[in-house]
Amino acid sequence: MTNDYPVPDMADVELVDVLRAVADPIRLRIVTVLGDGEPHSKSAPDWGFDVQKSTLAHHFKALREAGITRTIVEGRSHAIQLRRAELDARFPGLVDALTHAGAAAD
Amino acid sequence: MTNDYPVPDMADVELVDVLRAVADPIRLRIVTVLGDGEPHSKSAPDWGFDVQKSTLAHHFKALREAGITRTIVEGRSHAIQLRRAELDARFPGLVDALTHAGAAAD
DNA sequence: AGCATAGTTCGATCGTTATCAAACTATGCA
DNA sequence: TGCATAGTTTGATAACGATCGAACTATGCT
Repeated sequence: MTNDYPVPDMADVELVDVLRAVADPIRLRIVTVLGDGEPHSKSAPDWGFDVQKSTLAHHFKALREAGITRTIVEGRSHAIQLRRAELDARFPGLVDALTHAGAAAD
Repeated sequence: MTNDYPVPDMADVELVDVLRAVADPIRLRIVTVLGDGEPHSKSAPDWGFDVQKSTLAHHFKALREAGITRTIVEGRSHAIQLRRAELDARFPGLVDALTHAGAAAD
């Protein structure tokens, strides 16, 4: 019941696909917020972007399919979280560079 | 006569624009090659991509306008070079993350 | 001057994608 | 069971961007 929302195997994730995913203002801000490593609710109002919730859902999906995030389902509420350790192993330094060099490895 | 091809002030360069520029297979490979810091000829055959030279010129322009590269004109031949020091100062670790990742997935 | 070479720019095409609104699914609650 | 809530999916639209070929610009060479 938990863990629908499949993520790609990190070994299959290509750098250019990760870059395409974060090369969007909204998705880059999402990743920046996720830089703390914690799960964050997908609740649209919480994010405060000026887009509809369907658009936000589209961005969350893009990040997950690019291998950047995972989705955590708990009841009716979904949270999104960076796949930090895996990303750091596959693309050293990338997440740090994107999130403006905030420390906190895994 | 020399040094047309204007580049943006690095202070005005936004991360998301840099990411959009490198979020393309050809441009990412160009940046990887430019990672040595040296100027490289724009000569299409030298690069060996399977695109026309007009397409390659489009990619060079995209990189320059994103603030990633500069163009060096000498006679009839043009060279392209990473703005490495400026990029490293503005986006610490980014160029390293982009250029070191290719080694794993070849 | 005339011609070749190196690279750019232009105009068109075509695929991709960000966006919205509406319909849908799944869960929790009374 | 019925209803509200949280989020997703679908279908449509519109803008963007990668690509090509052809025309153009600038430089060097004879």
